[in-house]
Amino acid sequence: MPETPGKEQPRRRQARGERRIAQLLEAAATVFCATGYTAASTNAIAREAGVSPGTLYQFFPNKEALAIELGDRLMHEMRETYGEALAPVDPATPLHEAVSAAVDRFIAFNTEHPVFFALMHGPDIPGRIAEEHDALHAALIARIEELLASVLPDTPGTEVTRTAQVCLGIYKAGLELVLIHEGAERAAYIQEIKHVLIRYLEPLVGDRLGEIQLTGGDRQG
Amino acid sequence: MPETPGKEQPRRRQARGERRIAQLLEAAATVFCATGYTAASTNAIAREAGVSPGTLYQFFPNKEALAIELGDRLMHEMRETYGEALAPVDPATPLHEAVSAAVDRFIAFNTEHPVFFALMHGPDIPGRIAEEHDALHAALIARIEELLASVLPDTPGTEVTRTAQVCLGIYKAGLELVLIHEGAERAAYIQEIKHVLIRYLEPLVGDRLGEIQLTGGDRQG
Amino acid sequence: MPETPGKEQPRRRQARGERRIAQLLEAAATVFCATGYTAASTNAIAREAGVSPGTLYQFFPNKEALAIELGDRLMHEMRETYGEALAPVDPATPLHEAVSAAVDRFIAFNTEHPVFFALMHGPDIPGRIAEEHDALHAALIARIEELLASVLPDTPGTEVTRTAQVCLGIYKAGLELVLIHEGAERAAYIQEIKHVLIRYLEPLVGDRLGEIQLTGGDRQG
Amino acid sequence: MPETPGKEQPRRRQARGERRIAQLLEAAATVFCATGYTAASTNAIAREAGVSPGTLYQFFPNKEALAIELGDRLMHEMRETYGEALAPVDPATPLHEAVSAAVDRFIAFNTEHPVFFALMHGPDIPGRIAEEHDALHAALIARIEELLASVLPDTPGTEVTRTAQVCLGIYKAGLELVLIHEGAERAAYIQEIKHVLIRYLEPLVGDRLGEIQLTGGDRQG
DNA sequence: GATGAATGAGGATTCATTCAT
DNA sequence: TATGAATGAATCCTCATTCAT
Repeated sequence: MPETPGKEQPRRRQARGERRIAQLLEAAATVFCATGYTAASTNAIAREAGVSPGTLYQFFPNKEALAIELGDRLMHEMRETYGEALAPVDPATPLHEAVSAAVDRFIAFNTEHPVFFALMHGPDIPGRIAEEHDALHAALIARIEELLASVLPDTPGTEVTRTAQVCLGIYKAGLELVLIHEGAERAAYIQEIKHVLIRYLEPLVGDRLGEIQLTGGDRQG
Repeated sequence: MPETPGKEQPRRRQARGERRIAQLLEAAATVFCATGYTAASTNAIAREAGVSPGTLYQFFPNKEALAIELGDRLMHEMRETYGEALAPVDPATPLHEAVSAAVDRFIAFNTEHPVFFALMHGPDIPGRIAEEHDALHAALIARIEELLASVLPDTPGTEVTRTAQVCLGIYKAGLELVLIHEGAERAAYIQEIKHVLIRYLEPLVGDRLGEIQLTGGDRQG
Repeated sequence: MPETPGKEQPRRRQARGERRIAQLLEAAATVFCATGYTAASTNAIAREAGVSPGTLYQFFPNKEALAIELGDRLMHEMRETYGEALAPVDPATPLHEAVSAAVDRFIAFNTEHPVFFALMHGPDIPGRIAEEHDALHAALIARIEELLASVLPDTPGTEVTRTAQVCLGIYKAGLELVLIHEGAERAAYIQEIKHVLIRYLEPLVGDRLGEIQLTGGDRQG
Repeated sequence: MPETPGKEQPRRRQARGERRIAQLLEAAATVFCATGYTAASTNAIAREAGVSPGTLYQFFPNKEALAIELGDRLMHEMRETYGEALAPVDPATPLHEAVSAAVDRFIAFNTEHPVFFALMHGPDIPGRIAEEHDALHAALIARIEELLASVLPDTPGTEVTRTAQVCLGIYKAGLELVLIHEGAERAAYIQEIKHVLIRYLEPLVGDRLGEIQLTGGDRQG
């Protein structure tokens, strides 16, 4: 054991491997963003990571695995960064503040991790990955549902789910617009997302999150 | 019996050609829907059309051309079917009626032509096609801008454009949700799209389209 | 406790090395049996042996070397176990007894060492190994020739060789049948091998090994 | 129609394709013989056939398909050439004549089609092909069983099967020896195969095929 | 025009082997 | 020594596109 007796060097090799994995995932993120999942070639990813194709396959059994691991890590990081922050909402928070804060946080996350968007959107992403990212999607939906349910206790589950889906849809659509703009225009689009969400939710949840609506549902249009 | 030597030979040929082209585009639509643009193979399209790959290339120089022509035709048909119907809006129409009608019409169109959606969404659709479909997108945006401008004469162009982009984004996001559901649930999602749009637009354009808003927009959040 | 600094360090190392080598050869045997030589991967062998690929290459310069060493050891063990037992044949032994004993012994050996068969049979085993195993084959042939020669002193060498080749061929073909059956059926096939060999040899060597044939050769058919 | 007006040119293209297929199968046969199935690369086969890899895949979905089709064609040709000739055996035929004729015919066939042997032997030939060639093997066994059954009416089926397996095993082992020799030596080996088979079968079926044995088999050794 | 064969570069993946630690 | 990461050529196979008929 020629190791400096310290806290944690369980395995030096794994450290290198860990680094490679991160490197490869980063490269994959870059390439997926640039060309989409289907068009991304593993060789291109390896090249981007500065390693040989064989090395990629030492850590990932196939292209899918890269996308899946990428998704998992994103999910994890998202939970780490924003997850807990989102969960508890002071019922006294004004709706627009809550929405604004949530949107800002997600936009920040997505701006830092553009793959997230790329992976979430593939219409030609094959089966297993789609499922995997459905999981990601489902997790987000669940989170939103939770929040909604806490302020809409009398609304049936299907309706809450639907509202959550719509919110996420709005967010994703808005995100696309945000990502293709810069500077002031981007800021303006962020504002718009907030407006859309607030105006959509206000009739349902009231001005303050605490003011629970009585009717709960589709009472307009 | 190769050809009765007469005047209208070219006509006949063109007629046959037109049929072939339609056939091929239909096949392309089917395959694009099933697998997305990138994963769609020209051989698969030819097979789906019941012709040989060589025949496909007699009419389209490459895969892109299929997608582009498909987009053009969809645009054209859309204009034919709904274009003019959309243009003139009676200023007295209640907002929710106008929105409801527009959404219903587009949903109907997209339900009948699912490729539209498929082509509009590809994150891995290469450059030139993306541009082409930006054109499609741009045309839609222009139309919405027109409508908005007619009821928001004092609003600056950039703002109108932004609002139009947001509306289209909301619609596309909603469409995705609509297409993955059936029956009553689908209907419910259609309702939701309408709600979102109406609530988003109401503060801007007023209850009736004629009632021009004074505040002019983004003064909230 | 890296090493007690003493005299027999090399010994110990060698001992460890020997163990490793045995381990690796055993793993190779397993994998060769399971997938054949060509399809066997060195990484799979290393994994089977519970070591890293690098370790494998510390002891064997390449895949071939594994097969060759494996062959050598099998040969050696065969000689150890049955070699001397086979050599001296009491001329008074009835043919069928001699054959029966020999077949039983070989079957036992091959049942215990199925690689033997696997290595001997590869039609896609590349050159050098083939040669190597030709050596193995040749050794067996030599042994059989010896035996035959001792009872067929007047038969020309080529004929003896031919007879030996035929015997070995019969045995190998029979072995294949034996190995794919179990229990009583296997026993029956072993019987059959014996019948074939005895009936084939009887006209050549006589009922008793001592009764030397006069003509020696092809006096039938 | 620049065709010599003849009997049957249903499709010219198919003719070219047919030729290509034959060409590819021939090339596959050559390469399989040279390197065995596993080590044979489709690119090598294509090269041998003088076409590009893509062309190979226009006609065969994968490497397996080549081997399977090859096997089927061999089986077919074998049936065509020798099948019927083998079936009816005059009970008066002396055993050695029947065996001699059969062996000669098979040797001729295998000499002309060495792949047959190559395909029949792979210990590392993957699943589906193995099954396919088991079929080939089974067909041969069935044929031999038929013949044996006609002269051994009182022998139980399992025994007949066993005898057939042994005969085929002997033949295959002998074939190997035959194929690696030339000229007089080859002829001598062919003689040996005949001897082995005749001596093996004589106690079972009698001198003449018609003389059914009473003892019924394995009463020796 | 139509056909289907032909092409060959490119993509995912494997594997014998080497190398830094 | 042992490890496991690294390599890169080679494999099977696909597909947009072209060509002879």
